[in-house]
Amino acid sequence: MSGAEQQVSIWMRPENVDRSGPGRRPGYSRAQITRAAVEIADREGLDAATMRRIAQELGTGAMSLYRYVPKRDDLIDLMLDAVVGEIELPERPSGDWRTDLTLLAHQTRAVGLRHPWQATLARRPTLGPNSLRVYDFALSALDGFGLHVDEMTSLSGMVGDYVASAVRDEIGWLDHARHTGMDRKQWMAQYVGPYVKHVVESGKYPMFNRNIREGRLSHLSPDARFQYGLNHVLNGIAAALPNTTTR
Amino acid sequence: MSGAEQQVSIWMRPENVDRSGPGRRPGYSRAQITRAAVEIADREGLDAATMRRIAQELGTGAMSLYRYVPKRDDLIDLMLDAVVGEIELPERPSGDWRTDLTLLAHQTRAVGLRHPWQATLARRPTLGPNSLRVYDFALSALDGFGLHVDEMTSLSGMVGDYVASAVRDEIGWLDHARHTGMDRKQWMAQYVGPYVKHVVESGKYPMFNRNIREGRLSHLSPDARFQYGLNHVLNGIAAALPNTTTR
DNA sequence: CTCCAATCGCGTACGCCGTACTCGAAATGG
DNA sequence: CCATTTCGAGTACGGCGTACGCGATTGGAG
Repeated sequence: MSGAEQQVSIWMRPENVDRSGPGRRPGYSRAQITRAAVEIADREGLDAATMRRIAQELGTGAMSLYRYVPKRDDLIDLMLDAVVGEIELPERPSGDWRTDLTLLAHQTRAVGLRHPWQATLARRPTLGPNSLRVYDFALSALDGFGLHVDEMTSLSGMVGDYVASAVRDEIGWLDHARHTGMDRKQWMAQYVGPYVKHVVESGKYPMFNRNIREGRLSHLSPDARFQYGLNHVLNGIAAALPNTTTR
Repeated sequence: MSGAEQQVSIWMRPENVDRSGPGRRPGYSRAQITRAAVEIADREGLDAATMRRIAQELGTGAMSLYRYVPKRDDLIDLMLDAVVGEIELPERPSGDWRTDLTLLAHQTRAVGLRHPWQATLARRPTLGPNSLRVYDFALSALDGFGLHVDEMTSLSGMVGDYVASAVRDEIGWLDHARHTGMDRKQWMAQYVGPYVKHVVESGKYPMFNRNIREGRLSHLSPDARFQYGLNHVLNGIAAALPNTTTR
């Protein structure tokens, strides 16, 4: 009786743009709504991109949006794929897998930092057209080594996992800064600082202490820190490829 | 005037249990509230663990909880660290890094699947006592190879990133199943199936097509699939360690 | 023993949210 | 011109996090 409310993915529900037949013409579009939502989320966070707020930005009422998007969750899928669409990649990989995956990683990071809200989402891969394009690029970069497609998926996944978590870390600071008005220095001093001090003095976590004392990573620029971790991941991939050396 | 509402991390705000001095004795505790919240989230999802619902479970009013927890966000931090506390690890690593990291990965996965809601969260690392314990174990496992602490952080991070994303994938299905009542088969057939078919027939994404046709990963059991990817990650780490072979 | 000050339990209330329902306005084809 | 279809959007509902305030409870000082 109850159960599955929605039948198919948003990508299978075409909007009725340029439709023929009777009825009033639509005054908006999915792309327009998605764009407005992304802009609000960029500026004020995903929570601020409410249906009312998006509608207001477009000069209309909240319920009008539901002529274009079934649910807010679907709108978020659209936002995610739109953002993935900003990742600039050549049509086909260059042939040097390390260059290709490095490019992909940096592009993905740049887009992630430009749209901080996307890092706070953890959902199943969106499977929109743009996500598929990126997926295909990543796997193509590892093609030609005689690997099984499952191996390529697994290896390229390591890059994706790393980038996602690295960006999430970087975002963490920005995101919290907006909510509390603290910048990173204040945060360290006020919010976790006292606890870190407490923990260090307790001596219960030796490796954590070593990291606080000897760790250089946090002194690097974000870019350098990102590249540092990425190199480790790429070295790991190199180890799985035939006829290559780690450096 | 306005600005930073909250001064310090939840871990520096001790609850007034066993406090001395005047005033009524507290009737509940953070641990009790956290436990109730985790149980609700396990059964019905994080969204169901509202302040009202948790209070109801404890037989009290919603606002009473705020005597123990400043904000719902802080409660979520407590929930996360409580859950990380379920990861069972020996006091110290065994000395075989691969065994240790494999154990950690499987333990983390098991806990993650037991508390599916935690995978849907993407936030800065919690830095609670239990999270620190796990962090210390992971780094200790890689100690003794002469690596810099930054390298150990980076390498063990690869395992953490992989596990997090693998668990998130597995959870994705369970989570969606609860919301829509579809199991994985129905989902594939109804929700994305038509779109996948459409995409495959378009021929625009050759690697995606190869994955659909040749991919064996999705036919493996979840356990085997997890181990498959984990091996790749561990091989990658092995490549960075001196005096070891990949297999 | 009394009474004050601190603390707890919790009811009420406010301003948000997503979205179901509804209906008039607009656009077309016959 | 009119029946039919679609769009725009106002109203309303139930639920959320949580600010506020007040009576009940408790320990310590006099």
